[in-house]
Amino acid sequence: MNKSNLKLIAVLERTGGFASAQELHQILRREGDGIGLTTVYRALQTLVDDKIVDLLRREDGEAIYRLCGDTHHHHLVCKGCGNTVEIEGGAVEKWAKVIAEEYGFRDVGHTAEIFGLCEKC
Amino acid sequence: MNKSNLKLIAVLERTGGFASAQELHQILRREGDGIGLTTVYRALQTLVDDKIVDLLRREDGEAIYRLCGDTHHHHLVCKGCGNTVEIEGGAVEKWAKVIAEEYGFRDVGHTAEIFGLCEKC
DNA sequence: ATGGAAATGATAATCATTTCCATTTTGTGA
DNA sequence: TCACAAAATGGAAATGATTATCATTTCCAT
Ligand SMILES: [Zn+2]
Ligand SMILES: [Zn+2]
Ligand SMILES: [Zn+2]
Ligand SMILES: [Zn+2]
Repeated sequence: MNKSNLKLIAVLERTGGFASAQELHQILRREGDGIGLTTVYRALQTLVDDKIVDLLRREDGEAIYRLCGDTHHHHLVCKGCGNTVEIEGGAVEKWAKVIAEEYGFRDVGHTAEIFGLCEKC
Repeated sequence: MNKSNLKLIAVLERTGGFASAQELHQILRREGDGIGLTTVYRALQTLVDDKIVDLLRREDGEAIYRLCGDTHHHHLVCKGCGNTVEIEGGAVEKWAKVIAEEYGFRDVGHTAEIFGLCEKC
């Protein structure tokens, strides 16, 4: 485990939730760390390979990362104001598992988001 | 519904399954159609907006498109070969509804995808 | 036919990510 | 400590998908 990898783990811990490589790089730079963008990408790649970090995708395809072991959850997003609530997957978790087994899939993950208009909007 | 949109629907019908914008453009070009890449992207965008086409992401973040049936459904996608199965939402539908009500959201929709490795991969 | 709106496509711009490569840091045995 | 190879680093350029511009063409109603 080299220095850069530890830095990335630390910043992911500090920020919590998801962040893109570019965002993580900016955060580190803002904090005075002169780490290069290349190194950020490289560190994230190895952390993903080592299953220390999860890789997901934003709506636009950009890769976002989070520490594994963060509690798994989903989102309820307001289309109007962007306000977001973290919610439990509840029935979704079992649903995903059952379906995957039914079709013989392994190494399975899932995404589930709810979006609508909140009370204020 | 303009000419290009219909062309894209036709080629998606012909090929079946998912394809990227670049691939669809190449296919049309190979078939002698001089359609521009810009138009392919534009047509796919409107078809997605009109819920005629589904948009998903490859493992590397590239957008892939497929005709969707009119019935609401979800997807089980193989990260290895891209093979996709349309599945019923089952418990997800109620989950989304209950959560949305609980938080006072209206005009609500949801997404839910499962991804993993199929038996062959 | 004619004028305006919509559609089209070539080109350039954008933006995340990867590749390349020269330089620096680190670890280790003499 | 010293030498030296391996690993790590980061800037710059390359790549590749997607989007923005904009001049031109096609449609369509009058
Ligand atoms: Zn709102
Ligand atoms: Zn879940
Ligand atoms: Zn497969
Ligand atoms: Zn559903």
